[in-house]
Amino acid sequence: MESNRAVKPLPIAFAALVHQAVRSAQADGSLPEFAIPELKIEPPKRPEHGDYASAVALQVQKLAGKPPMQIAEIVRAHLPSAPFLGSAEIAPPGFLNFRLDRAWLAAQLDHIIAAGERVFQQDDGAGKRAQVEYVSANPTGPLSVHRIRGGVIGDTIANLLEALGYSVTREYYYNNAGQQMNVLGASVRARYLEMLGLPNEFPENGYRGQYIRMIAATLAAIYGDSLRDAPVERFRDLASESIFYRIKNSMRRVNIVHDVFFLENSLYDDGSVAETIAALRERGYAYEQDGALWFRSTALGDEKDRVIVKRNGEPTYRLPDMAYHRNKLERGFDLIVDVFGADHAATAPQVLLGVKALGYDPSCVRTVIHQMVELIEGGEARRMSTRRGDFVELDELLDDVGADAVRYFMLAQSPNTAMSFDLDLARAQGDENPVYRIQNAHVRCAGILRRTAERGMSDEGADLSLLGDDELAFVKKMLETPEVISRAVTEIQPQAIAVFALDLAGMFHPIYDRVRVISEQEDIPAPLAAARLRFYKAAKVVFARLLKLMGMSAPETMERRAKPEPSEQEPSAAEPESA
RNA sequence: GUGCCUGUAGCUCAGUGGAUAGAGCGCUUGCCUACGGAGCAAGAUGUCGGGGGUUCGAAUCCCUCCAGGCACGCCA
Repeated sequence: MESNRAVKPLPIAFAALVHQAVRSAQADGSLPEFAIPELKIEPPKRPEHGDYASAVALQVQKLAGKPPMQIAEIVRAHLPSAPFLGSAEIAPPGFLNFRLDRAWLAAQLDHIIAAGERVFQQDDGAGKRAQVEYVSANPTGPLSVHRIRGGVIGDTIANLLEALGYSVTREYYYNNAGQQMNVLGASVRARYLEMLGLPNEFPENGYRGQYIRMIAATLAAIYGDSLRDAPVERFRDLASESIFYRIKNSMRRVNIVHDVFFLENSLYDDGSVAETIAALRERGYAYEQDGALWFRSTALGDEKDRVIVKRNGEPTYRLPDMAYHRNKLERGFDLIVDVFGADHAATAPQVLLGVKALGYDPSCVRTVIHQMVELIEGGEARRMSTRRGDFVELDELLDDVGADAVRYFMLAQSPNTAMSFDLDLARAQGDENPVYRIQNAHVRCAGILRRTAERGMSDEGADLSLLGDDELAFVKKMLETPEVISRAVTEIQPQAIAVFALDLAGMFHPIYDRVRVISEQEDIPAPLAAARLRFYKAAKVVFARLLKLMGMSAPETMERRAKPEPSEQEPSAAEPESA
């Protein structure tokens, strides 16, 4: 079926045409022989420069030894025909500007509608398996806003990979071993004993957040004082279970659902950690010094060697991390994406050196480092430390601005950009949110479909040649989706999809305002109404797809979020009790 | 001090070596008893941090300086 074919980005199709034209010009001697460079074809900024443009003549002017304008003319004369190619013009200083064929463009609406929720599905990744690891927060406290940025980035990359045809495993590395978990257990035990009025000692580096007291209170409610002599490990397990449950809930609220929770424990249980040590030793990458075991990472270019087993016999985080990455590579993924925050940026290369030392090729691993999320509240930056218990929880933010807004804002900025998330602004955002601009485009399409259905109108027999320039320009823009998706993945710049969706919505709203399907004041002939209806049907499909890729909802109707009425009413009972 | 990231409109930020640098918000002015107005139209706003270089062409690549963030643990 034509409509089910995988969509190739148009720049690739145009590049093939230009490549072919240059080759045939070389074959008949119009151009000298030279290696054709990589051809970059993209939509120009200005509409008068066509729909797609190539600077090939400028690129090869030295190789060809002719003036660019002349080269452009030669290339144009040798262009093969293609169904999508309308016209090609040359423009100084040597650009080749293409226009898409109008009939072809209009016909794409049918392909879009036929493809439905799989619209713009590509096949680059067909038959390939990808693994994306993200969030991977220790279950020592509620999910922070910073962590969820990585979560949104990772989850969106996973969505985009699926759109490229990959089979994707979404994974969370669950760090349930190690010293931090014991500190958590000790912190909860201390609060529990305190609550029972028993003597206790709060650990020096303990977790001081309010949630620790809440867990302790829950334990006291369930178990009474029967845990008074229970070991730290018992508290550790109960606490991490409770926290992890909560983390999962928070993630679900922003549509993050993992396929695999990989337990750090299991690497000890199945001997992977021990094997990793043995393999490193055997290969000469491990040595003992000062009572600790060191990884000779300098042999692979690191600036200094790293401890992998501490003097007290406990492994550092690096060792299980290496074992985990070895495990990932063993599973035979074609692509592995690790999403880390900037605070963990330095360790990623070390882990990759580790797997290299173990004899694996980590070239299929892509590491995404996202910069910090700085929270600003009351004009002041808030530090986020789980240990001090001074952070803003994801749940709190979700209650304020909603899941869709959190997804969008976390996505809309490049991972490389340190994000200032002004909490007051986010809370006040409400109606002015760009999120609504995008969702409203979908809602408006849905509204048209609803209204026309009520009137028994249909798009049957639509004559798509009746569509105007604005609608066709919008179709052209929609057709950029595949290239946006593939670029967002290959360059690991998932914000491209968010920016694109906002652009598309910006193009949509004026059209909606002018190009009507139903009107009481204007007589719209049935064939024209049918063509327009089909246009909006297709637009709805594309907006739904984009929203889904971003992990956002695609509402059929807009419901105004309940706006808090700050004045008039008393602060109310929501005020927390001082403990 | 070293490494990584960043510096673009009043604010938050996009920007793929190409043509006259963009969006949202905010601001100004005007529309709107029409498919849910959370809308539409028009407008103002820029030493792309500074300086050198490469190139036919640089916000984009290289060097350097300035400013900010993160990391430099036998924490994770």
